[in-house]
Amino acid sequence: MTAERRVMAASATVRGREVRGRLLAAAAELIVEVGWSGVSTRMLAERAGVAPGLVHYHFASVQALLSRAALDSMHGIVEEFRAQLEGASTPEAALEVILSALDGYSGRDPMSLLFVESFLAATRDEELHTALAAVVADFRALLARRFAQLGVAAPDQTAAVVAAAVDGLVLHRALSPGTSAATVTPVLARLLTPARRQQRGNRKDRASR
Amino acid sequence: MTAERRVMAASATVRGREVRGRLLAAAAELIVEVGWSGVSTRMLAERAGVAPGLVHYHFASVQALLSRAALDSMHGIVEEFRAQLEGASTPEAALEVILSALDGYSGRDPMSLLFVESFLAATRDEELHTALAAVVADFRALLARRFAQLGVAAPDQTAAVVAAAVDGLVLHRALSPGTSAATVTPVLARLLTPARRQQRGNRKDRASR
DNA sequence: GCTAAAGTTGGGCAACTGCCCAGGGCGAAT
DNA sequence: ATTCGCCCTGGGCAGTTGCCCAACTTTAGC
Repeated sequence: MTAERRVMAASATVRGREVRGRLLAAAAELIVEVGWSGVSTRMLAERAGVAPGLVHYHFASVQALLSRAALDSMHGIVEEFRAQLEGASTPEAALEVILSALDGYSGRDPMSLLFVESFLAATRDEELHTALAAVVADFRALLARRFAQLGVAAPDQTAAVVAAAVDGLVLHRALSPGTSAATVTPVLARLLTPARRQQRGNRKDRASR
Repeated sequence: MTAERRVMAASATVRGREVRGRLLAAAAELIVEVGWSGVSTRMLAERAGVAPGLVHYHFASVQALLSRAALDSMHGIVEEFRAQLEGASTPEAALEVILSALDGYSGRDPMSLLFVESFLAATRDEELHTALAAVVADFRALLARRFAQLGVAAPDQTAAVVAAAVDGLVLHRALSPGTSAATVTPVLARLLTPARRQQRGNRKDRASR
């Protein structure tokens, strides 16, 4: 069995899996450093410390490797965020989780750049596009569900608002040079809090960070 | 005088200016079609209908041509927007201008893609980065000034809010596949209207700076 | 031990890249 | 009519790209 192409072979050997992992890690780093389309076969091999030929042994193409690396990274941070958000038991705590997460993604933060690079690459790659859309949809559903549980707002409304806000703030933080978290924080707080005011006259203001 | 490099020579001849213009137009198109770093010398020449050598005769480098094209395009739409916004005499009319402008930038709209491509390219090009930042700052100042005139909110507060919102909504529209204007419009409206309620309702909010 | 599969190597290929440049044409001033 | 810049041409250069592949080593099953 020639296995036609080792497109997504899950690596039967320990060493094989290790090399695969090193290539994926190298890909994530390089996307941030030189941009999605600036990553080359030789670069990846050198960064991962393996022979150039291995790139196309473990992955069908450079594009496939980059897509895989981007999706893995995003899936990772969504999972991490999910854990944090589930630990928050009040609307204030949940808002705090979001805000501190945004603090983590500062200025030209690697993760922000990886996000934007990937989304832009997805513009010309239908397969990556749908895969990415799934991750994002998952993230938004997670947010909407949690906010509904906490009684902040109706699920669909919250989802739409939060989706636009988070997308926007990630871009804003990633691309605007001198923008501090302080600029962006009150905007998000404003988006999320009004719904509570409707429930009852709540004067409680968020403490400044 | 060898003129060292014809870096930004303003083309003395009619034909010269025409070729320059065609190259700039081709650049703007190609950035959207194949991505910033996917544009090549030959592509540009073919699209503009001129000999390949002309690209480096009129511009110092391909990068310089792309930067110039992107900045010109952005400057153009900012000017157009400025004219529309100055025609709006009430806060509602101004909001309407913004919302209808966003309607124009739908889904995978060329202009949205050009924006994001350029911002991302600016991440690795300091010169482009500062030039772009200037255009964006100009745009934000324009918005803030106009809203202050219309009595919507204090200038600095409006600037921060609108900046984040517009950045965000452009990305949101550009990258989210099925997003309609209807999803995004109420969010922006919500960001812009509360300030008016503040003036009349006089609910003292803590300034966030 | 032996065999077959999985993994690895580094060179090779055609296609492309940005930029250069010797040379030619053309309009305007002299 | 000659000269002088500007404009234009198309090929050439050295370098890089993605992907392939024949030969090699390592690993797993028996």
